[in-house]
Amino acid sequence: MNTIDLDGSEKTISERAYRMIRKEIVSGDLPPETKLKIDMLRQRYGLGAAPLREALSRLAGDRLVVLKGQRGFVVAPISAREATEIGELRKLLEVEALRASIPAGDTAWEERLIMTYHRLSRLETGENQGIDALDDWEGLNSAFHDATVSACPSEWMLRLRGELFSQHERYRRFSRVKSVRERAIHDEHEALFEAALARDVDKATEIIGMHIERTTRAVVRAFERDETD
Amino acid sequence: MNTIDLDGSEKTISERAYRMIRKEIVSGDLPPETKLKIDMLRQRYGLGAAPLREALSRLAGDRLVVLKGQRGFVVAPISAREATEIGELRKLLEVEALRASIPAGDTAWEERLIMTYHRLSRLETGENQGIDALDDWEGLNSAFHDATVSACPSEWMLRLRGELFSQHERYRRFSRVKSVRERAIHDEHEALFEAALARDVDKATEIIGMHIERTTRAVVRAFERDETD
DNA sequence: GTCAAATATAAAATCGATATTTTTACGTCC
DNA sequence: GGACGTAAAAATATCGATTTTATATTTGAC
Repeated sequence: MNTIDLDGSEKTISERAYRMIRKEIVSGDLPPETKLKIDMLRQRYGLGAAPLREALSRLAGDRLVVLKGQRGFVVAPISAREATEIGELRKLLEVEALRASIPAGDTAWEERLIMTYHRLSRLETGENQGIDALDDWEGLNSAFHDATVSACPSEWMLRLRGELFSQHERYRRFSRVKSVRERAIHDEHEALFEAALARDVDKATEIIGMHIERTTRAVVRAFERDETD
Repeated sequence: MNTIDLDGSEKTISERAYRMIRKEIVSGDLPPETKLKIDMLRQRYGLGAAPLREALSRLAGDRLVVLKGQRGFVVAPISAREATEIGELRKLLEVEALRASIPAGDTAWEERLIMTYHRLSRLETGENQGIDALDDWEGLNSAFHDATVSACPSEWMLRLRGELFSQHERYRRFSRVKSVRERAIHDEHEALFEAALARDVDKATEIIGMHIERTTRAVVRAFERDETD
């Protein structure tokens, strides 16, 4: 996920550019295969070329943009195939991260879990589930899942898991735009929350595995629907 | 691993800088925590600042250098703790990659496996196992392990596995410099080769798992020896 | 003698301009 | 009419210089 020493965060223009562009790619504001012309970005963000190129280089490392030598930067394309690969890998890593996190969770972890679940729950059981709430939902969803694995002691595990989570989020957003919510996501979140809090590792890992598999299938289905249009 | 569209490879100065610096970091020529001052690099490689900063940004994405805002780039530090994390993750991913690769391997995969094993074997059973052969050995070792998993259909799996392999290689090199070879690596390679060729998935994954665990333990031991000095 | 503020130095980050390369548009030839 | 090659335009990659920021050093006061 290309994190940076926290002291230096937001201090440099390059860093700001990285965050802004990253957000727009993950959220879908910059759709797949958009050409990222330097001049266009200069105008859009009011920055020089150097920090932009640095930001794009880092995003290439995150696999959110593709760099083809001498032909500039492009927002990474998406495909059903990649959706499957990313989903499988995320499942593999998140299950492991959760398995390590639950037994290691202390009081702070529990409180964080409760807090983030409550916020997510309020939105999911509330009324305004329209498209306009999508940004909010993604934020709360991400915070909740982050919380579940946050006690995992392996920084590397969390970093790779986070990278895949972002990728998966991009795909989720893409598919959600064109498909109505189909499954009872909230029930899954509730079950995961209960199992984690009860320190039931086997149950929690089973739930998260299914949860991710279902998400992946939903994304792939969205692609298939797309192709038959 | 921050790969790039092959057509564009080596075409741009930034790309060359990336490869050169990467190699020197993984090989240990640029030791952990070396400050990577731009002026110094400019002189060393004869390049301008822009492509160097781009290359370093990409390496930061690979976690081979660390960027602390406003305070420049540093070769990523190493620690026993990280060695363990990287080892565990590599095991997790490589076992899965191998499990997917072996059943999918076609004739070309078999031939590649045989070829790379033969080359590695020749070096490992030969006489000149001195330090001078370390570069050769790492190259052949890497090629052999790559071959075993090369039929895995998931690009993402192979990419992440490759990234962890590089990290692990850096640690291996670090520990090898100060420690004599202690275990019968060749026997493990032979057993892995035989199992893979016989399409015995369970056996092969068990062997590679142990292989990686042992390597990790050897690296961690090297750190402990270091601390008691 | 020590600490703190001010200054000097070195390095990083960024900008503006230039050189290369790719893409596009056009005209010519078959 | 289409294909090929060439010229113009656009965009990328790179350089050299400037600005900003961090670090080291000096100076002065207590």
